[in-house]
Amino acid sequence: MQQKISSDTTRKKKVVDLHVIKVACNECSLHQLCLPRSISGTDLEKLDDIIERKKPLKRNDHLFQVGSTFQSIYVVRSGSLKTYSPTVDGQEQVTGFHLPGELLGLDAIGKGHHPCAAKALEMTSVCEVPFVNLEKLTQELPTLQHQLLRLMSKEIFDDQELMLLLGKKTAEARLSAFLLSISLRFKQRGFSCSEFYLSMSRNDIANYLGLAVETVSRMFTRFQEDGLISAERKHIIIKNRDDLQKIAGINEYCTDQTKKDSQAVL
Amino acid sequence: MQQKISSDTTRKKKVVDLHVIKVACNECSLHQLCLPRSISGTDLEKLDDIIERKKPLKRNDHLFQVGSTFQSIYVVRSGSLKTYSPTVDGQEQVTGFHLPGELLGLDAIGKGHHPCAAKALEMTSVCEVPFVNLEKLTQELPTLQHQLLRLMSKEIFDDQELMLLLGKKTAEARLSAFLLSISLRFKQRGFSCSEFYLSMSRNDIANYLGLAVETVSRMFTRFQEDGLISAERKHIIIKNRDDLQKIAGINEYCTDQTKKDSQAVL
DNA sequence: CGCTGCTTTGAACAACTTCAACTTCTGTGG
DNA sequence: CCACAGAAGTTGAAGTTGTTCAAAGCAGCG
Repeated sequence: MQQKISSDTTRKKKVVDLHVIKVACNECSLHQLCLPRSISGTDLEKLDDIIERKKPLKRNDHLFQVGSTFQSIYVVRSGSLKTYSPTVDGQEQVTGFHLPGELLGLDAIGKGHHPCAAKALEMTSVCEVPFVNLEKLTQELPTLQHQLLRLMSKEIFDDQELMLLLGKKTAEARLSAFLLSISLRFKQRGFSCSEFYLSMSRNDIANYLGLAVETVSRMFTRFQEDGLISAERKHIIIKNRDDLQKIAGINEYCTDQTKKDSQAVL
Repeated sequence: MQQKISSDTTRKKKVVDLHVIKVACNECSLHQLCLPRSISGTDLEKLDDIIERKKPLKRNDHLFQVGSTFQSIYVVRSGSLKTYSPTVDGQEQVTGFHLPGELLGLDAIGKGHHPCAAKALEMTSVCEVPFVNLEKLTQELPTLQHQLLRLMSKEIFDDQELMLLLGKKTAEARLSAFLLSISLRFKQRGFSCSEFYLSMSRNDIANYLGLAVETVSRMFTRFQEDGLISAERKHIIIKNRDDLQKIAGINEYCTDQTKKDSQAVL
């Protein structure tokens, strides 16, 4: 994930940045995951026209802050971000991680302002899609509207999956499901699904999964002891996907007995 | 919530049912919460035309099953439903409760089939909105499209709120937030926000909040002891909203000390 | 080199779950 | 209309899981 950009921003900065910024939708590798899906020709150019390529964000830069007025939705082009909300006692709660091709800001359409903040986890570039223009364009292009609805629906679906996770599962099931989810998303983006770098800290993961950092750390160690993964800081290798899936699938209250039962079922 | 319909289905059944079914969008009390918002005149008639009023569901009737093909989204007209997904070990996980004016099925648009089932918690009537027709109509009516996007965005936002709850909060904070959420939703629908009937069982609540039934029951008793609410089975009276809000707001790891801190802050 | 922030590990503690018994409610059939 | 069975809700005691607190290990960086 953090390959390309980090290496070339050092020398011949401007040129490379421009190159990165200028990729048109129809040349973008995220084509099929993103809004342009099923759109082509002049229609795609119209979409391309309303999209603004923003200057890359550095690690810890904010894409938008909590409460800022909603004007655009964003698509991650490369790199990654986390979204988080402040909580009453001044802590933050991580609500999501966003990989290339994923949309940000959909939760702000209804209210008109962003209920969460978005911060880059590494060098990250995004496309900005001004919402009024997008709305106008969807009136012209039914397929674009359809794809927008699809993507919003997917977001709802994914959130519900996570709710399931947070509501019922044990710490090991949560971490396991998290790793598998990241793995799948890398795969869909053409990266390796069995070996990757996590751009977020253990703290962010713990926060996201509703666990204490210590618990997450202990789970990482246990997964390694059990030969499920290899984890060298942020560098993760999935070594036994099947067992990880079993652990992630097992929900609520898994005692040793139920653990075996569930494995039989799967 | 369960007033009107339950009383009159006993006698002169047909007539009353028809009456309930025939209310047009522009006469519906949910007008402002529902898709018709900001739409009027002939435009509203067009929307009205594509909406089918379904025959009321009895308690425990399914509106749709898991995996059934997605064809329509639904709006609750009266009564209430729960949505739930099956989990690997054959249990069910409640993913939401739906009150009048709320949409169901938005999570199915992306996949083409329903990832969860919807079951009526009491006598319930819904409007069915065939999705292809709705999509077509949104092309004609920008305000309708806008409202659809708003409602989907709201769903995403609400789900994230719940994730926050499930991720970080203690049992008392979860139940407290749940009660306040229901209370608010009743208020928005013109019912009392301080006194209402819960249509769902303790079991459903526990399941939804990711807690054991026993824990929920204990919390109900404690809230009553503390004079926060009165709970006579399903009949709830909110007696001290302020303190409930404080409890709901307090997140993660509330020891006696942090409890006091948070109260000071609020 | 020594600072700082992130990660890991250990031990005590708290919260919630589990199990089991009991009460209350609901509705169905005699 | 009552009796009874089953469902739903409540309560207590014991057991787990995950949190908290404390401290040490490790990488990155001026």
